[in-house]
Amino acid sequence: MKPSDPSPPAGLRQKLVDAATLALDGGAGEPSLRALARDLGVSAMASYRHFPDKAALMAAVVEQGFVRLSATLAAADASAPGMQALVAQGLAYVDFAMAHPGLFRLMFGPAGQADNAAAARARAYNRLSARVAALQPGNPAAATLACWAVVHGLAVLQLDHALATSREELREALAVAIRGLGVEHHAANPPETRG
Amino acid sequence: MKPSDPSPPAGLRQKLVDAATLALDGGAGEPSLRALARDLGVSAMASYRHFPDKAALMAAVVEQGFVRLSATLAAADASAPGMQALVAQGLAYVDFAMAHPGLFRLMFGPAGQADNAAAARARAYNRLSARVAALQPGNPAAATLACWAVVHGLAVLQLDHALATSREELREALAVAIRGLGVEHHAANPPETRG
DNA sequence: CGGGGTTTGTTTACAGTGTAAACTACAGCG
DNA sequence: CGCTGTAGTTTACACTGTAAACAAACCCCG
Repeated sequence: MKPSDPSPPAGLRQKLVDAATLALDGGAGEPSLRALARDLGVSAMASYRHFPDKAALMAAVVEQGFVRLSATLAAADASAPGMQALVAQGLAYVDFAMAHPGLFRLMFGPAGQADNAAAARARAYNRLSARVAALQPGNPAAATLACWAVVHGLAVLQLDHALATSREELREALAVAIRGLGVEHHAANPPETRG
Repeated sequence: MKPSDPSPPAGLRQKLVDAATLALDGGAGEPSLRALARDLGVSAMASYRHFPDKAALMAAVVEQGFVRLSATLAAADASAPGMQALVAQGLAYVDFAMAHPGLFRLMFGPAGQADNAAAARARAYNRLSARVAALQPGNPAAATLACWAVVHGLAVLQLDHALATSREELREALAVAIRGLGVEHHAANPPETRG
C-alpha cells in the first residue's frame, strides 16, 4: 500500500478514532494499534503522527464517546417533562451502554481519567445536576449523585453480568429509585443522621 | 533460580492469585504473567500448570475477590439493625472498591463474566436481596436492583473520576437513596407504571 | 526396595504488541 | 532552486501470552 490515496488530507486521526470505537464495540477488547492500522490500510506507526501513544488514542475515543452520550442524554432529557425526563435519561444512558459495551467500559475505565474525558463527563453531569436540582431543592448535591449512581450502576450491572433483567424491570427499578429520590423532598424530616 | 525451594508443595496457585491481586491494587493495570512469575521466583511458564491461560488466573482472582467482598458485606450487614444495615453495607462496598481499585474493576469488568465469578456474585446479591425484601415488601425485585445499582454506581463513580466526593457526602447520598427506596413502601400508590 | 505415572516445574521458540529511531515523499514558501 | 514542516514509511527492540518438549520430584503399587 503506497502512500498516495488519503481522500481527506488529514483524516487519519478521525479515522483512527472511529475505527477504534467500532472495534471496541465489536466485542473483543481494546484493539491493537497495528490491527487498526491494518484495517485502515496504513502502516503500524502511522498513528504516532496523531497521538503520542495508544493511551492518547483511547482518550480521544473516550472523549468522542462522551460527546455522543451527552447528545443522546440531552435528546432524552428534552423528550419529556419534569421527572419523566430523568427516567428517560436514565433509560437512554442504559441503552447507550448496551449498544456500545466496549466503548462504555472504556469511558468509565482507567482510560476515562484523562483530562478531556473528565471535562466531557463534567458537562453531562452538570446537565443532570440542573435537572435534579429543579426537582429536589432540598439536597440537590446528594440527590444528583444518587441519581447518577443508580443509573450508572444499573448500566454497569446490566452490562457486566447481564442480571437477566428485562428492559421493563430496568425501567421499573429506575422509576422506583428516582421516585424515591424525588419523594424525599415531600418528606417532613430530612434527618441529620449524625454525620 | 533452580527448581529446589517451594516451601509449600502446591502453593503456587494461591501464591499466583495473591500476587496478582496485590499487583492489581498496586495501580498499574493487569500484571503480566511473566512479571508475576518473576516476583515469585519461578519460571514464566509455571502458571500454566495451574491455569489454562491468563484469563483463568484472572477469573480465580476475581472469584477470591468476591469471596472477600461478600465477607466484608456480611460483617457490615450484621453490624447494624434494619435499614442502617443497608447503608453500612453500601459504605463497606464503596470502601472495598476504594481499597482495591484494580481488583474491583477486574471483578466487574469483562473478566468477571466467568462462571465462578457469577456464582460468587449471585451469593452476595442474594444476601442483599433478602435484606431489602425485609424492608420493602412492595416490590423487592426492583428495590433490590435499584439498591445495588446505587451502591455500585457510587463505587464506580467514586473510583473512576474521583468525583471529589467526601466520605460524608457519599454517606449522605447513600442514605438519601436508600431512604428513598424504603420510603416508597410507605407511599400510598405503588403504581403499576403499565408493565 | 524398584519402577511407572502424575504433578510441577523447566527451557526454548514463536507470533503479536507498543514504541523508539531513522528515513522518505510531498506541501508551501523564501 | 532549496528550506522546512507534515504525514507517512521501514526497521529494530523489549515485552507479552502461549505452544512444545523436556526434567525433576512425588505417589502408589509391585
